[in-house]
Amino acid sequence: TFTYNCMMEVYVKAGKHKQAYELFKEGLQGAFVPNQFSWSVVIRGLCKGGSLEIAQALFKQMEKCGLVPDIILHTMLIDGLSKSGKLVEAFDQFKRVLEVHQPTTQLYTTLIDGLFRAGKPNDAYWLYKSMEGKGCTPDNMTYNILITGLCNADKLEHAQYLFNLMVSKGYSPNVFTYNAFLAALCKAGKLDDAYKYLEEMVTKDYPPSTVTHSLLISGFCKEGRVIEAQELFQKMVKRGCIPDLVTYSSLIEGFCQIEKIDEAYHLFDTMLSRGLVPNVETYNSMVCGLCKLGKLKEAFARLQDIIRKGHVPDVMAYNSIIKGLCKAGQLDTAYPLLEDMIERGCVPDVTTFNVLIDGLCTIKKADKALELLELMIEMKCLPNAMTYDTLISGLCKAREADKALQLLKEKDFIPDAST
RNA sequence: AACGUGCCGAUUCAU
Repeated sequence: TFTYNCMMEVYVKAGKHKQAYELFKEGLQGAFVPNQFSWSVVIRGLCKGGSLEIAQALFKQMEKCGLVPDIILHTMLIDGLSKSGKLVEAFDQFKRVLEVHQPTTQLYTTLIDGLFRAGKPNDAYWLYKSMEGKGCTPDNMTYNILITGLCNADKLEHAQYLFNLMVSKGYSPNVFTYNAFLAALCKAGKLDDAYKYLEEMVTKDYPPSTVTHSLLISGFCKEGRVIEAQELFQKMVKRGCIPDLVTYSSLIEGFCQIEKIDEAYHLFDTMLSRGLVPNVETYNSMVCGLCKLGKLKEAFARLQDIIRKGHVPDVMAYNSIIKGLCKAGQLDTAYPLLEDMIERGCVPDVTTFNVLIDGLCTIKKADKALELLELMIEMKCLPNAMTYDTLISGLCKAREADKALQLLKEKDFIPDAST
């Protein structure tokens, strides 16, 4: 048994959960008698590896053998279940633990995180509210998960409340929590608040990271406050945070937005001279910025740069250019790009089609747009509400309301207010 | 004997 256990543990530590499981099965054919540890190791491996059906089966088998899985193993199974989207089963398991064990803070925290992942922030909050009644005090991790989750769900007020609460209880948010919170503030347009927190981090000696600075720089740029973004950029360098690709991309986007292409290019060069190797996203910022300014030729050149460097431009770069061309009414240039991207192995997405459909509608070729709808369905790209709204509006403008109505009837999509 | 919970920032879409 000990030999088997050791070997399985080695496999699990190396992330080879399948092998551990095979060994386990193989052993059972022979004289191997698994003990508590053996079961735990295999099940842990299977949970981490996402093989939850097997993990669940083994869990039951273990209980049948008269062994009692401890709270940790339960928690691992629950974590695995909720992470693979089996929230109902996770909760079933939760009910079962409660019959056998005293719940722990970690157990609650795991489930809270699972609820956030499943897009149920309200339930997560409710679970947090109920945990203390069961003798489980939320800890640092619980608060960090809650705040991050609430921020991602755009529940800024709740996040703010918990942020203050955790601080008042003597816990300290870590950089990640701060960052998630600041990102949410920026998204809500509360840039100045976010900036205050940044300063607070400095004075409280929770050093802000490159990410912290980048998110604010991006926030400033989006609001057109590029000067402030630049100032912050200089400050971060002084503080010893090294600007990375994202930081540069954000600023580049900012300069494009205020139509300072030269500055944008200059920044791009600086970035290169600092030894940073631009990735597809970096080019995208440039491409996108140029497109928004209507500098389609230049954007095209950057697209060629990407290709020349041996990268495949991603959907976003293509979408930007296609959109730019569509807005300029150059559908005959835009359309072939669809084929071009497919040839290069870049899969068009809903946006690509939406943009093209809109372009075709505005030059009064609603019939062509309808063909494109069929093509996208053929290519297994699922149309969304925006696709149909665009088409319906296009058809109506072309005095083909009957076709629009037909579309409403035939396709199964749920019309919303704008439809 | 091992073992469990979180991780943030940039680029595209109609009315």
